[in-house]
Amino acid sequence: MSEDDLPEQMRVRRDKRDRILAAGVEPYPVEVPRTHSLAEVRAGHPDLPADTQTGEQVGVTGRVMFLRNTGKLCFATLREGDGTELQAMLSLAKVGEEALGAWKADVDLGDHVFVQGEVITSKRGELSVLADSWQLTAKSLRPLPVAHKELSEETRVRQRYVDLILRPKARDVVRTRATVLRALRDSFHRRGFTEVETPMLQTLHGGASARPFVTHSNAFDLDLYLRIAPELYLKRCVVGGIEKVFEVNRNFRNEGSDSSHSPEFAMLEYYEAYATYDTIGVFTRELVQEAAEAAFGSQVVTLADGTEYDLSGEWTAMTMYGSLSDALGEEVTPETTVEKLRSFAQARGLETDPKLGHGKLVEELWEYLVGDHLHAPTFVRDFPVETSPLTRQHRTQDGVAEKWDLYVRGFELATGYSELVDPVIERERLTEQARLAAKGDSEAMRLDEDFLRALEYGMPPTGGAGMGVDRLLMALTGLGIRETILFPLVRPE
RNA sequence: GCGCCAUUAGCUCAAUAGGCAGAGCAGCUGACUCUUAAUCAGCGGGUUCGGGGUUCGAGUCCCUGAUGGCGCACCA
Repeated sequence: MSEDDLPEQMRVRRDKRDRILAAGVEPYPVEVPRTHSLAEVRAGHPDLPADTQTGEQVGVTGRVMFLRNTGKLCFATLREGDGTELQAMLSLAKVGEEALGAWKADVDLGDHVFVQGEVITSKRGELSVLADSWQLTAKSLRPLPVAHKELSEETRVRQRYVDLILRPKARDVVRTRATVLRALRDSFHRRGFTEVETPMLQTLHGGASARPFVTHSNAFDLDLYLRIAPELYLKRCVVGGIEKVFEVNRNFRNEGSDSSHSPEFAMLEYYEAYATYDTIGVFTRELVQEAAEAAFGSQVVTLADGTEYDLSGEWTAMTMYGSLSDALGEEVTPETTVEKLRSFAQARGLETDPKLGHGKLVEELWEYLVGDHLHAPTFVRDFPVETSPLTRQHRTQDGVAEKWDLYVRGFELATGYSELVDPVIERERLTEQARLAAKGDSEAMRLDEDFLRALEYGMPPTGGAGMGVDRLLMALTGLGIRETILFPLVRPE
């Protein structure tokens, strides 16, 4: 876009910049004599009566969010990073005709300014800095969108910086996310866990079933995958004696994205030797509760729609077969035939793929009849072994795996296992997976021989779990996944 | 990937049945020494998402492409 084609308001602002420069004034000074943050000024002067002069001189900075220019007395609302606002006042009497004229001519909404003067309250009682002098700290060349209307979803995501400028709540989400991540790490460290970073570029993708992103290493002349899960490396750590280990980092899955799926998403996985899916479940509950506590000071959180969500106390637990049987009013067990399951589905109006086997049918029925209606935090335990190939067989029940899923407000927040550590069984299961993958998918999973070699050295009994960090944020705030991710992937404009 | 809906000024949105493209905020000019989304008067600002078609005439109807939202599929 050439200069001439710019929208009027951008041309005007560029002209102002030129004019300021021509007058020998720097529109982007390297430094200003700032003495206080806006928050410090506010904290230093709570509850002043109207029309007070404190005698205190300060130099403050902020972005101009509102302007109210009258003839000889101008008002501006400044905002700083944490959302604190403070009023600046410029009077003809204090700054003189030239400085006041320059203020009115040069300052637009969105500009960063520095104001030096006395802390006062206005006649209406608004805490203000009454300027002796002012200075531009950064000229904004683009008009700020209207502050009183919601920015469109698309602009908020594409130009997150504008969203952050306009909506203090958007900044709160960023800070809440940071607080939650810190709380998670604190929770692990208190319990003696070690944080590791395992490869995101992998020669084989494994640890989950998902389509990977493919990339290429020039140096090795080798196709590589962006990891879909850190699982297999974290288990290698446990084999090696890092017996309490966790990792928080990005996973990448080349699949559809919607309000709860993003192509890159933050994943937390943790493994503990001598833990089981029972104990790792308790720990998972504590992780979530401690994060809620850290971020909001309570285990009862207030969601974006204003409703409260209670994460405190023990959480409901149910078995998949038990709860499905209850919902159907018919006994369903790992022995229930595919035909029988199919007839249940049909009777309830659920269409199912005729290719589905027992395990998948049970899970689909369960999701349809039970999962979709879960609101309170709920552990669903003991999955069909057939659909949980990398999980240990239940210690007393045939056909069932020691696996749980944690559902929060109807979406899956975390999943936990008593890990399968028998290298012979693991090899059989992985071989079968690779065979299925090769048959069905263009992205056939190959056998991770190195992982199996590691297991063959002996992995202690281990409990493990994974939690979507973005989803944890969703659970705690009620926001969609694209709100919890600062810069979600969008198509180029 | 499939279906439905949307895209108009810097931003948020209108525009009757196909008949001169508008409003609020923002911007510009002027007035105003206590404003709080300040107020008042005046002015400017448009490739109506791109391309093609129908028509005397298209923001509006048809075809096509792009982007976004929602639903479905896949998945956590």
